[in-house]
Amino acid sequence: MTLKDLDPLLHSQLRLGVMSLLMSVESAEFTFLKEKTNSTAGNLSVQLDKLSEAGYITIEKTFKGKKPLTTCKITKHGLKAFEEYVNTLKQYIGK
Amino acid sequence: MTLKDLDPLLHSQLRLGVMSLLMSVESAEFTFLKEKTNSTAGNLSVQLDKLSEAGYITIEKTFKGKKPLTTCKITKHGLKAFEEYVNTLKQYIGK
DNA sequence: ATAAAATAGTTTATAAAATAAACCAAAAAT
DNA sequence: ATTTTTGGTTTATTTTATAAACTATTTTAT
Repeated sequence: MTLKDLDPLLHSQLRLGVMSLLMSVESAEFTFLKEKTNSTAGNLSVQLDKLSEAGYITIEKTFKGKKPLTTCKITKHGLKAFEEYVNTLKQYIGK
Repeated sequence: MTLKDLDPLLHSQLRLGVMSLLMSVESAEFTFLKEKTNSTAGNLSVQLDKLSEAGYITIEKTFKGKKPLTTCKITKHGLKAFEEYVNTLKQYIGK
């Protein structure tokens, strides 16, 4: 039996971290994700766009008072992909 | 609490696959690893070198009859790294 | 009131990684 | 005897991740 491919979109520390965080909250702000994942704003911005492009998350840009506010949510499709990724991973790390 | 970093050497599908396979066998031949991981020889060759460089595996080059034979084994250091990687990963995938 | 610094990001450039393509030597098959 | 296959390595290309530079607004300090 040959090893199954891991979803390359999820097999990235930062994107996986973001998805992991979004799994357990209703929604999360850019700054929250930045802190929790310990990433730079630039890198996070790029990776969020990729997740959004894939339809794994939605990104909403509004304002908190007068400051820009970016809010992210996992989509149903993203949730499914995450779960499948975890399943596949079990093949690699053993249960 | 902030997410811990994943060992970048192991957070690669092919290298993780190799390590995963080496976890459960005494040793493995190049061709075996190539088949199981569904990789090209070139890519596998490069990634094996990296694992070897890091001291995660040993590579022994001999001959089977008259054909070259490359045999890989996980090291104690590699085993520890793999286990730590799996542990860290749990932070990301829950459980 | 004004300059400096902080917030909340985006865009672009650079470095690193993964993958593919080209190559090599020997052996086996036609 | 030449073509194909096996078992790889090396080099080139593409992709990805990361860092650096930039923008716009806002807050703080002078």
